Amino acid sequence: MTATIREVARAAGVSVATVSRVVSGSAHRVSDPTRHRVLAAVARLGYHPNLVARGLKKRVTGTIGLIVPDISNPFFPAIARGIEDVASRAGLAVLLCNTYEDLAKERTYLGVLRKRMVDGLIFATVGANTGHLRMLRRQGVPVVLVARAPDGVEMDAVLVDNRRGAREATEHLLRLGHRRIAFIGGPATLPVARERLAGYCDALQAVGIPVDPARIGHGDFHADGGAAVVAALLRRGAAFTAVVAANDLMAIGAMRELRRWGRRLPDDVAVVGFDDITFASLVDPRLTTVAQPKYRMGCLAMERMLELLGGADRTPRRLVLEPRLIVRDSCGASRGRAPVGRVTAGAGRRRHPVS
Amino acid sequence: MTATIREVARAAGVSVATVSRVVSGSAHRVSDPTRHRVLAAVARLGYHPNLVARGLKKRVTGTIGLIVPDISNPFFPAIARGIEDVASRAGLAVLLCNTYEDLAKERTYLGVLRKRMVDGLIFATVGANTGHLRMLRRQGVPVVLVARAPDGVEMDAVLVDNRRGAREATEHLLRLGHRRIAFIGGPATLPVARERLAGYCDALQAVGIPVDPARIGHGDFHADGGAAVVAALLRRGAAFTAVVAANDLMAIGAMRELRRWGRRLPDDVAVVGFDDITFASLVDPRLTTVAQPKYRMGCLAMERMLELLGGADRTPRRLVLEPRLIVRDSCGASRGRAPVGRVTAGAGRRRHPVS
DNA sequence: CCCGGAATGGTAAACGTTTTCCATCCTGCC
DNA sequence: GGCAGGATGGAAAACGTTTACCATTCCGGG
Repeated sequence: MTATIREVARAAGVSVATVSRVVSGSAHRVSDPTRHRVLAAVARLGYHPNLVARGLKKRVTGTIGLIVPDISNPFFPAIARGIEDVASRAGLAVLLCNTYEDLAKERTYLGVLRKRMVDGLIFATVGANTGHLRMLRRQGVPVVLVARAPDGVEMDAVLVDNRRGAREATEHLLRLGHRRIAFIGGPATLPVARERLAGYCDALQAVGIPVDPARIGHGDFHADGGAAVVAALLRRGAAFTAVVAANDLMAIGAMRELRRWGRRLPDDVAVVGFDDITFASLVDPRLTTVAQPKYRMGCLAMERMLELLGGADRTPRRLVLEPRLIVRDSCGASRGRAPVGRVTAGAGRRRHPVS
Repeated sequence: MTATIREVARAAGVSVATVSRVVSGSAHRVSDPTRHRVLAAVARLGYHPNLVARGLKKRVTGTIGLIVPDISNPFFPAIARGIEDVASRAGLAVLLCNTYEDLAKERTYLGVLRKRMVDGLIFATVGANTGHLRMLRRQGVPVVLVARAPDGVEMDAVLVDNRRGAREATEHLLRLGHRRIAFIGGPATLPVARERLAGYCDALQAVGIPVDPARIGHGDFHADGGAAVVAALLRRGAAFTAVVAANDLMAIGAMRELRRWGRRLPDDVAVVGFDDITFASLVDPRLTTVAQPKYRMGCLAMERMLELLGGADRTPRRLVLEPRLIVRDSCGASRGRAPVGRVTAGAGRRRHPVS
């Protein structure tokens, strides 16, 4: 069907070695006349090197595996896009794998990716379980983690300072005078969820407000989960004038549920999210949230992968980016009605508490 | 690093041919005793066949290329997920390619995918340009189009009846008494956009309402584009009490912009979208929209691909699914305030027109 | 005139499979 | 006992590259 290097060699009247040398641009020099003859033959026959043959010989396939929990959660496509953009610029292809947060599926994928001889793996996922990660490292497969990294494991990673992000979100609420702030967390097993919870606690404790377990719920990072947590909180009579959610999806679900219970946003309850997905600015009221530089994180992760593949120093580097609080309307802050400035415990306005 | 078939053969005391026969389960029978010896050796050495070597030999790589305009547009991940799910169940891997709707990039990807010997291509994109598609067909590469298909080209495709969907959306509005209905279309070059526009026109003309070009704008399928179209419409004084948008993203952008202009939703203006992305039910008011079975479309496309790869009849089959109108709150219909039933031109209520 | 070495390009052995032949060994039948 | 023919499994040739070696040519210097 498509021309092989052999046919090009014959057409150009040279050996296959020479053709290989000119098309793969190896260090070996070939004279200008022959180079041009080869190039002419290549053009004439429409030759394209077969990448799988090349991969077999060079033991480098130019593919990397991307493992995400669920590509239809808008947080991950943004990262995937960054990864894909720099990968394709570098001539690499990316294999997409959806695990649905299922460890068994993740392991299965690891197997098929290894069989496919991917050059490296980017995990935009991973729970607390690190067994297979360690194994990969031992096997020498380049791995970079993005957006999520398990607790005490020394691996390359591109992250955001989750704790600080959640702290800033909470501080924003405190600055606006809120004192009873609820927290909608993620799955308690996920490190990323724990860090955000910790940030929330930090902020509260810094101003002397005790953290009240009755105001904390755990969701699943989906909108419905956020709604469910709010419903549970309200049903059991928790009192709060604001809520920080561990991600935007849950924040949006929470907003919907709060509305269903007759709460006005942001007047009765302020809410802030985490991630800054596209829809954060599209819901009403526009969601105040902690932005992660998702696209950039994807780019950085892939760039680090490129370094690793290029034979760079393999000692793990952990890149932690700063999150950025984006103030929109869901806390009422951007309308300039609320007092701005440092607050101390006990000060600040009292809103009519929810329930 | 990892064991090869040769080492397994040695360990089991058989030839590589035999090992190949047992691990790849070819038609050739091998006796139970030897099979077990081989299997034992495989287990002992942790052998996994190298898929790139296999691909080179069999000329089948077990990968398919997925080409989407932009994975961060939530419509496509839903499709991708369907594709990926059935692909992985069939042992195939999918290579993700983002074209940003750029034909040059699309062509580049086609090249690299061919070099990588993908077994088939799924396009969740494609404008009016069909040159490269025809070429692929001539080359015998299995191709299936999903969600978008150019006008007069005979290729496998999984689609939705866009025209009918848009017609039903418009009819819904007509039934609610709207007479001045604006349309936010997609890029005029995209077949899918033209079909939806046609459906809108159909509905209007069926009740004798002339379509008014002054109420039609063209966006880019993004939220900001939808907002821009609304702004343009309002600025030039177009009068309408409802708008149908060619996709949800634009509908959501339109809602935001309408609100900025002081219009209440759905009381002053009703809006209906197209696609039913997750966020359609998360915005406020919840968006009435024409649902596409996105995940299912992805599955069907991949299943068709599997048939094609299995050597099924290659005469193109065009699967067109029925869209489904999902009535939520953005038209005010679900609150039961509007008269329901057949309407005729000129009848129906008059709302205070926009501008 | 000879020789060392740089420049160029060819030969052939991989890379890890699959698969086509073939060889061998049974088994049962005449 | 010879033999047809089915089972079984081995040898080796691909698949399309890359690359380590090696051969040739050419040049300048002694």
